[in-house]
Amino acid sequence: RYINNLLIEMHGKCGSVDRALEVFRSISRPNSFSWNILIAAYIQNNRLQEAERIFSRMPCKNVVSWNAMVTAYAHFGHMEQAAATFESMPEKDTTSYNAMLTALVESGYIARAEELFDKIPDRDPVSWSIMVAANAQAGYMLKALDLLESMPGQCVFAWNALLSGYTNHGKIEEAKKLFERMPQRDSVSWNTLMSAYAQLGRFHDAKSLFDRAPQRSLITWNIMINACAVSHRPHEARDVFDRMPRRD
RNA sequence: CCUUGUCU
Repeated sequence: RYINNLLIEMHGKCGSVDRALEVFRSISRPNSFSWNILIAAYIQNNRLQEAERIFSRMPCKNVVSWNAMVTAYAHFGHMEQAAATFESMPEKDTTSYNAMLTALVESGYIARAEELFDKIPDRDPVSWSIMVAANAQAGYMLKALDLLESMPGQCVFAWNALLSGYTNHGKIEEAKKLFERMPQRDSVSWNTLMSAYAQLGRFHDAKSLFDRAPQRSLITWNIMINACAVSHRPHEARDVFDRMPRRD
């Protein structure tokens, strides 16, 4: 029953693995989703050892279970364990490769990530975005741009990754130019540039983007409030706060 | 109904 699976997930996200486990045990025949959600619950609550134990006891592991463990090892800083798990996978899909790419990038192994990227049988837009983001974060802007241009199709995530590469390296004017010539923009694009202005104390630039943004997420509002705080405008911060919709 | 990428 998938209602029970949702319950396991909910308890996991609320930080109560014990309740999640309780629900899991109450299911007469847990399917692979139930197992995977339970493992994810332990991982999200920083209980890697127990997640590992459940994984090893799982009767029919599927590719999602393996992918989750690769990602978990990476997030806990166990890169070599992630690599070993990845190597021993009975089958890999593109998400497996993408998870391993991210693991390598998180640990700073950009060259190894690049090697793996070249071996992916079916690269998807996520694979490309990971590589664009990796290079942009490392400050290899030309390489990132080159990847972006050789990527088939367009992907706003990849463009946003390049944009934040510029802002994170203090290249605000480059960022602005890129923003203006991006083939598509979403609220993350607007947020990225707005946040950069805010952090530089350029309140009016941030405000003008905020006013022109086609859609505002909760993050957009928070960035604007932060822009007010940084430039010592408590009253404007309060005004922005009061204008926030109840939920988005 | 579960796993991978960009903004806080």
